[in-house]
Amino acid sequence: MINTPLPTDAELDILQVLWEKNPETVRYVNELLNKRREAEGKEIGYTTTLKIMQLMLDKGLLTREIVERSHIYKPSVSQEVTQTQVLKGVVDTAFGGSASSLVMRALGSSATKPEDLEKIKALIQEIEAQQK
Amino acid sequence: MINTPLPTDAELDILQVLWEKNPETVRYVNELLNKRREAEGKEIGYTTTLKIMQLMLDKGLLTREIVERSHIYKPSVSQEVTQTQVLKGVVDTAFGGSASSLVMRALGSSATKPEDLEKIKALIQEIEAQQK
DNA sequence: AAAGTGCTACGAAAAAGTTCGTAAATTTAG
DNA sequence: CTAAATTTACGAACTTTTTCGTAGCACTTT
Repeated sequence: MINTPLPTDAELDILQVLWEKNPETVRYVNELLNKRREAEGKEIGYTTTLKIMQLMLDKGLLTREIVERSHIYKPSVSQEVTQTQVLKGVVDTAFGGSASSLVMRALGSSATKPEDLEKIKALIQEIEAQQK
Repeated sequence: MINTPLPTDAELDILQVLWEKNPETVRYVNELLNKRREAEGKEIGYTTTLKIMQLMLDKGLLTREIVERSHIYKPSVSQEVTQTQVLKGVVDTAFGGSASSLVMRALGSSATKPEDLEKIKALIQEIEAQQK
């Protein structure tokens, strides 16, 4: 288990695609990325996405295999672990180390849908049950 | 009300000190910053902190006044607004836009104290009351 | 007044992240 | 089989962020 670094922003964009879609080619990732940001601005070149994915390979964030002469990449870090690491960073840099104040800010400033509130409540109940 | 940019990491470190301590000098901020990271590594030079605070002044993140020949800085952005902006960024780059999945991840992966859970539950109740 | 202290201003380098052009290799199409 | 298209590798430029050295100013000490 190699210690992978925290992904940068561009890397997270790519990871999000791969977590959702499973193993994919650079071309596919690049197209999806561009589709998603279509609205707000300029395109990301194919070679840019390629380069970042190659760097991620070097860092151990992705693995790849060759299928039919083209490279198929997949994440080697899980969404759970990565999101947890990212959150830890944010809690430190912007919330003085307090995860609960992050939670409260997130709840307070976004219109959370009723069904999501239910899920969150359920999770809290679970945690409380465990703490007893 | 000028549109201030999102603070960088080093800028957030400084803002956290100023939100907590109110108007302070560069020297004080620098010393506190170094005390806080004492454990893990190397010191930040005084001129580094000074430079970043000057840049923050340019960007409109801080204001200052001169008292007894030295400069006293204070934040011109609120903790609430800034934390909300930072969260929005993280929700986008790491949580596919879903604030509730961020909340659940944060709750699930940190040992939240019982009293914090109570506060969070109370907040949820408030939100639910408003939604009705 | 010279030396020392404690500031601020400024410029520039270092570090980190992002972007892309170009070339080489490999396929596919005509 | 040659030309066009697709893909990967690589290097370099650019951008953003962080870091600090050096110089200068105001006041204090000797």
